[in-house]
Amino acid sequence: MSAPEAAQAEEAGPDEARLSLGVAARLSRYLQVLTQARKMGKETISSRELSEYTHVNPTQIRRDLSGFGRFGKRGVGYNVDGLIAEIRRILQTAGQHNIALFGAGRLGKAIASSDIFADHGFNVVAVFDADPRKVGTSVGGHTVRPLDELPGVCEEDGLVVAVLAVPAEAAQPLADTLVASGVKIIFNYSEGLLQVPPDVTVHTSSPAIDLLHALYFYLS
Amino acid sequence: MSAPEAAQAEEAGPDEARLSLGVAARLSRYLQVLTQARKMGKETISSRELSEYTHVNPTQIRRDLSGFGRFGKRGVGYNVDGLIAEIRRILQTAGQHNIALFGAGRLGKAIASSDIFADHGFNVVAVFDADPRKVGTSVGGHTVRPLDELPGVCEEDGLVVAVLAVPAEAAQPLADTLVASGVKIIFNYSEGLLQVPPDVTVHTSSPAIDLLHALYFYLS
DNA sequence: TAGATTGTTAATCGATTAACAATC
DNA sequence: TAGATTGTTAATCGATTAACAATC
Repeated sequence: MSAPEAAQAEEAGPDEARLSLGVAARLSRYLQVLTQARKMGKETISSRELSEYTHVNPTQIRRDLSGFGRFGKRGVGYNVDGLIAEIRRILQTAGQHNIALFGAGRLGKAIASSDIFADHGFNVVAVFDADPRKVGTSVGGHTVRPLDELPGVCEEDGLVVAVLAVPAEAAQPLADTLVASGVKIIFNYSEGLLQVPPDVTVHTSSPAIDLLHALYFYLS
Repeated sequence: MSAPEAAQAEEAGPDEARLSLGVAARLSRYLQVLTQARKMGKETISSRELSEYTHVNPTQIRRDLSGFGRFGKRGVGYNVDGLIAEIRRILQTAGQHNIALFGAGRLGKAIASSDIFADHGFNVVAVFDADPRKVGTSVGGHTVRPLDELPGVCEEDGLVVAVLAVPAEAAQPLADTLVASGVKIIFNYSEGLLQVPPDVTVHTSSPAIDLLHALYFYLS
């Protein structure tokens, strides 16, 4: 089997539309390690090194990456800066996503004042709270707004992602309001189950459930 | 194909040792929905109903459950209370896991004062902080302790799980101390990458990364 | 009984990885 | 050049699901 046809080059560029959750999860981990590696002054990194930190099989790392382009140099490895940029691009994070935070309580404050969303290309455009006593106070550099300013913010900033850090009983009514305002992804930190139309995605995150997962890794 | 042999009954009970991460994740979601269903007074639930809330294929739900026993009644569905108990047992949560929380800052307080760990069978036995000004204050019903009380707590309570809600720069030194004290699972809420021996599991959780995942669901 | 729903088989599908040629 | 490491193929493995008999 030599290479009689170059027809294969015809393939029109890798299509980035269909990204499985597994791939997305692993790319995020690579990005996390790469960011650290850059801080440590590393300029180049091999799939074997990435594997040591992420515990992902090196072949799989190469396969994950090669699906989107040829980012590495054989015999050398991957350029750290270049790979960070590529993964960011793949993750569509390059074009900064605007998000709004709901709830200026303890968890809301913790989220607002951390760098993590910013580090991954998310831009917090507004913080809302239903409590009039919290409105007007400052959280993570944002002035807390009342909920009735929501429609304006949605329109102006094309907001599709909302992060909910509110009490369980407040979650469903708020979700209804968000859906009505055109929000398509709700990232739910409350314990309440949310009922939304099929075109809206709810991602419920719970430290306890995450911990359960971690426990399985350990127990199995 | 009638049923000439009952030899099949020989199979010696389903072995619960090897629980894939996917199954564990789904079981947690079923548990979450079941808990809500119970609050709403529901006594029985079908795989189809569970599917509506979790968006998991009903066949898969039945398959996930049937791997551990026959919990349902044909034509009727699953008993809510019974299934909650079974899943808890499967998740090994029945035998309350002891966990310790490190860091009494904003995130630490949010975690300590929520019910979510308790709801899933986790028992916070102690809260630690390196800051002498925080030691002695009360967080979520626990008196914050100094780090040098850690060895005692580990021995007394057989602690294997630690939840880290500390600044990135404090994470690695603390992790070293924890490893030395016999902790086997570190649930890392800080952004720092942790280097630990192979027998210790680190689970790094980041709202931003979780959000990225949610975004994929939406984009794909 | 008739309708509903489980438990399970068998087929499909996708994800993982070993192996190796390409090449820096 | 020799050694290292990527990119990719082909085989393996496990997870998902359609279909249906069992049975409440």
